[in-house]
Amino acid sequence: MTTSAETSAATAPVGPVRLLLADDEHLIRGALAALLALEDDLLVVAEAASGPEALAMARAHVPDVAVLDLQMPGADGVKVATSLRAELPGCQVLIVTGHGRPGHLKRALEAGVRGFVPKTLSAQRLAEIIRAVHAGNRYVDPELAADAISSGDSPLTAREAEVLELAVDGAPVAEIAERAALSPGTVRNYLSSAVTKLGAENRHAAVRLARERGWV
Amino acid sequence: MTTSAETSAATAPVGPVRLLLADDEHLIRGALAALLALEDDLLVVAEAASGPEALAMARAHVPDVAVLDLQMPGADGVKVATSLRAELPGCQVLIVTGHGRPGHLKRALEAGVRGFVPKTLSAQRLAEIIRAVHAGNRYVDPELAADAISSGDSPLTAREAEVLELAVDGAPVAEIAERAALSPGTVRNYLSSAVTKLGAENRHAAVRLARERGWV
DNA sequence: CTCTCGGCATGACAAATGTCAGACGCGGAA
DNA sequence: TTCCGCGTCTGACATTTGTCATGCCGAGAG
Repeated sequence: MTTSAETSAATAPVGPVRLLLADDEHLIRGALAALLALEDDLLVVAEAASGPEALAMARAHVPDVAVLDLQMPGADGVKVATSLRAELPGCQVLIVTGHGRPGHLKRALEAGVRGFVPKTLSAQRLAEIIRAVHAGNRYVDPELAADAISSGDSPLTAREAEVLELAVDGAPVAEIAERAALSPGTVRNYLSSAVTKLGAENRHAAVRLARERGWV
Repeated sequence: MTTSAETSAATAPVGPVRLLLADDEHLIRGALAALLALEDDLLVVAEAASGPEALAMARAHVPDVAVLDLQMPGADGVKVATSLRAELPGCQVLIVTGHGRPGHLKRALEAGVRGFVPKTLSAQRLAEIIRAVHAGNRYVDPELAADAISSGDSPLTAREAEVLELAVDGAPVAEIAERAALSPGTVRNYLSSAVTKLGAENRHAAVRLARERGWV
């Protein structure tokens, strides 16, 4: 918020890019901070170890770019991104993930995330991507994008997904029925339908498949 | 600290500690290498992104300490440690892990691993622990140790564990029976027994519990 | 040696699950 | 408007799964 030239054009940086780093693994976060600090146009202004903490830090320091791990205690990267989008529209979000499951990418993009990359990336590349995101561009890792496209959209209806989600911890049908306020027969029917659509052997295998593809 | 003493005694370092770093996440590995390089008594001589690669690098460079991620493609940290123990007895192994499950710690110690720590650790502490391990001491993260002790040993018999393992992907009993060369009735009996011992609702919940505790 | 205990193995029965045919309401196409 | 397709919901029926009582065998105690 300084002079006139603050259009979203990518041409000339007017100052260091202010970064928020959030990852629950201190070792990784610290190492990453040290490495990004070597780039003289990047500046780490805040670090966080959980979803809520990331949000609080963002409010306090108003970073230009938030680099968020996908899996964090409290609230995952996508949830944080959603809140951030509403509270700090000027802050771009970049998600890094260890083992990216296809569905997450879709959710992330819907939440307004500008970048999505795996951790199998050099720090050099990460720095470049941070600059690109700050400049207003998007970047999605090609391999993750290919996975997401090949796995496609969820074929499950809302109820099917809901019931499948209640089945994740191996609960019996009666309990699912009660928690979903449905007849046990109906629950069986939805589960059966979901199992068929996913081409699974039974509902437990279906749960596994749906989780792998990020559909629950 | 320079004179004659080149025995394997733990007292005085005679030169930089030569490190092998193995982690499938390039970003983390690179950042870690950079950070450890700041310590002038530590020297990263090799890096690897998978289990087999770690083994090959170890043979080629003969490091003093191998810092291995627990989850890697090809072969996990414990398997690599086992091979290393046999081939390079002089090389101490330190395992780092993101989400440590109790059973892994036990397996690791049985494989001759000297250190076991989570990634929620500062680089400073990691460097200290690397030195301790190199000096011949052991170090196990207190919290992980507590988890391992509280969860205790597996109460499952060999067959029970075997059958439970075949049930991980939700296969029907008939298939498990065929793969284990048992009668379907026997398979049900083992599963039932395992479910009871683990205090689970059904076998799928039992599989989940056993995996969480590292018993399968 | 004999007894007892624990792991291995099996089949019968009860309970939970998967499958099926069908009813209702809603929104788009004919 | 009328019809058709789709999602929602239900109960009846066949299959699969969980539980139980029981037998066999080897190891260690008495």
